Amino acid sequence: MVARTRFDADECPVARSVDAIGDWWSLLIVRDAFDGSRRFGEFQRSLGVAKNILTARLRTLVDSGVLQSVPASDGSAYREYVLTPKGKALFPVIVALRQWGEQNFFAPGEPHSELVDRRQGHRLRALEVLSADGRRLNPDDTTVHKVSAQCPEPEPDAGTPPCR
Amino acid sequence: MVARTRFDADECPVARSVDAIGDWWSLLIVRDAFDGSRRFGEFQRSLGVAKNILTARLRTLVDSGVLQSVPASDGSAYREYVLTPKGKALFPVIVALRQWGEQNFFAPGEPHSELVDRRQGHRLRALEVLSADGRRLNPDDTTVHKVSAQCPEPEPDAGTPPCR
DNA sequence: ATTTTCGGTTGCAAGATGAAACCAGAAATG
DNA sequence: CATTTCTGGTTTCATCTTGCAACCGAAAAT
Repeated sequence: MVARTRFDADECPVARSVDAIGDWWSLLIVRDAFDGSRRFGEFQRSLGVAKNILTARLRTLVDSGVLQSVPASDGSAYREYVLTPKGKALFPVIVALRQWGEQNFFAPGEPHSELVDRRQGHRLRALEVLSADGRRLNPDDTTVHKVSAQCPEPEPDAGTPPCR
Repeated sequence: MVARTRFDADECPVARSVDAIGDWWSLLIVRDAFDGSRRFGEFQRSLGVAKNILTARLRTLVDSGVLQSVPASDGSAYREYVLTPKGKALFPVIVALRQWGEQNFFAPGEPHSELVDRRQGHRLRALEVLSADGRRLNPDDTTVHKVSAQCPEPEPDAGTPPCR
């Protein structure tokens, strides 16, 4: 067996996310979906991706609950692919990638697409990683804990011993 | 020519970011780097990736300026891979992926690793996409503008006509 | 009725991936 | 100092994935 390594059972949430959307096309499909693309042909033309690849990616995105296949909004017999709530929750991921790209891969003044606040037309504020009490955190200010078999809602009268 | 499609000349910053780190392993290598991994063997054991693949990924990450190869910190003759400022700027991306994974791929109470504030041990605040003036933005509140050949610093007396 | 568009599927060539074997230099051990 | 072990790779090969182009049926347009 030499199949692609999967991370969908990894204990790290980053790994599971990467497993779901961490290939070359999926994130760009999601980006286009945020940008208003809905139809197979729209994605295909926008991305320049081969149709068989697009077919496969759309299928996995639907299977993993990021996209949903719905009847076309214009009354035609075709179907459209729209973001589910789970897919829309990827917004910060896309914005983070966009801001990183803007800051690191473009020469000053080089043309690029930009995400702006629809109401005021201004660029967005840079994402900030914050602590629970609102302090801005750098990578060094954080650590990874292992949370093992947690009790989500402690039941007062339950006979089971409390976690930790 | 059937080589892998590249996005490094795309006008969309998301595409360029994906081109740099959008494969299965690169993001996980970066995650481990945030988590303190530095040595080849550390990454290899932590990720379970084949060594040839790891070699290739580390090389491209170094080439793209995300990682830097430095002499080992313990005085040995080996080298270590550490995040550059550009690599550290991926922190919001990793955090966004982590939060998305936590919220969408784990059953309540299922064990997982968690990123916490080192000072207080609390979980981080969920990332928020904000407008310039601090309003929280949903995907629908934003649009993509094309910024074409912008003038970064308008020179008052320049003969060139102003942008737009 | 015919043509065009849409949304795919199929087949093939080439590139990327994964596993395992191999290897040189550094470090540890005796 | 000699030997062994560890580290950080490279090489090889089988398999999987990707990209391209050809093809195709149903829907839409003409």
